[in-house]
Amino acid sequence: MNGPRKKKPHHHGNLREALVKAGSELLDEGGQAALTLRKCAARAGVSHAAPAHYFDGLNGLLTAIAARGFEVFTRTMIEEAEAGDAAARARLLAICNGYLRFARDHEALFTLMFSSPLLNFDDPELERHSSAAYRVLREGCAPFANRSAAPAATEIMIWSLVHGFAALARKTRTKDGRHPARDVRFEDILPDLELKDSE
Amino acid sequence: MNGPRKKKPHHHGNLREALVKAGSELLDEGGQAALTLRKCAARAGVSHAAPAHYFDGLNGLLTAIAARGFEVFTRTMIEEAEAGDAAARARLLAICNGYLRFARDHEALFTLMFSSPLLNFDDPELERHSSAAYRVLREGCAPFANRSAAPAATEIMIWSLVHGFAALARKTRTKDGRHPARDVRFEDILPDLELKDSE
DNA sequence: CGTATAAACTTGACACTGTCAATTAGAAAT
DNA sequence: ATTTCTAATTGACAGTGTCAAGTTTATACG
Repeated sequence: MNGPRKKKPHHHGNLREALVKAGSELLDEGGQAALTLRKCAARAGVSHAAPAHYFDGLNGLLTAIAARGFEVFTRTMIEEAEAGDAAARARLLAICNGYLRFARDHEALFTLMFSSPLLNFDDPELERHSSAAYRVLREGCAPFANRSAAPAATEIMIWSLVHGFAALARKTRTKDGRHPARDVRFEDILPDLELKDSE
Repeated sequence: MNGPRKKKPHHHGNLREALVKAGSELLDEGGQAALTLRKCAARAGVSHAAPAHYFDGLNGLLTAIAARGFEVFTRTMIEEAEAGDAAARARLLAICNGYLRFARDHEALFTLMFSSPLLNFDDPELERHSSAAYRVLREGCAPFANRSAAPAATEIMIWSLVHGFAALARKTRTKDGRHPARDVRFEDILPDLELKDSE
């Protein structure tokens, strides 16, 4: 009854992963409108009802895609952080630039991850990967002191700033310059932060 | 052939408005999932194809609903601004609190307005009302100087901050306190801003 | 007043979506 | 080799947006 169970299920080596991958690709290629359960299944080479065996309906599939998105998101931020200067402010800026790069390169996925009411936030996998992403930002903020009462004020501030900037940058792309965020780089709006005394 | 044309069309006094209103209500009551062209028409008391005479498909209806949303959004910010202190910083804070109140009170509508890929941003009505909303924020930022190269840096910064905070506040509502934004008020993360010299 | 005309709205069909129950194919175990 | 269980398919269902055709209603004109 027990033993190695996940060896060769049926057709695929790993259909679950194939479905998540197919979904991410569809999202990158054609935006939200292109991502459907059925197209996803078709791209993975299975029938339209196959995903039901791995995910709790569409919401479950979207949740898994978002979770995978947070993995890449986290990697992108770490990548930028490790490529640049190790000084506290430079490092935080690099993390934010990773944040913004991911938002720019994966618009639809980013929207799914942060603005979709369809995700199941109780899913432990999603919770794990989104927490990991947040932790990168938090650690980038750790060297800085905050003069506010709440201990998390600094990371909330930075998170708000970079997330809002990502959202704004998307809108401004279309207009003739009414919302001139193209002239403003993120480092222009990152406020001065005082370092913690000790440590 | 000409003359007063928009008096009493057919059944309704003003079906277009009734549809927009019905859509906003559906959005407030049941979220994105509850807003459907057909449900919208049903609530307005017309057949499922009636909206096509007033809007360019679903996207057109959503765009009109979003435009109306920006109207209320603008009013909410102005309301808060005029109710409180007229000092520059207090006024800006009030505007931001209006921003956040609207986001909190109309979650689904807010998401539609700022995160939906279905809106037609070339629509002049949407453009007009969203610009008006942005103008309120811009005027709230006007008294402050910015030490950055770009003249719009301050308003971009504030916009990013408040918009990101609104998005974050939504997420944290569900969890057990992992992202402790509940302990942080917006005024805790609003940085010091120096006033302009003259004027 | 009676008829033409145009607008407002309805009806019906279409392809597509997510979901579910029933069924078949395929691998593993006895 | 037969049983058993899982993986996946098939087919149906209600609901969606959209489009073409038809029907109702109000207005314009003789």
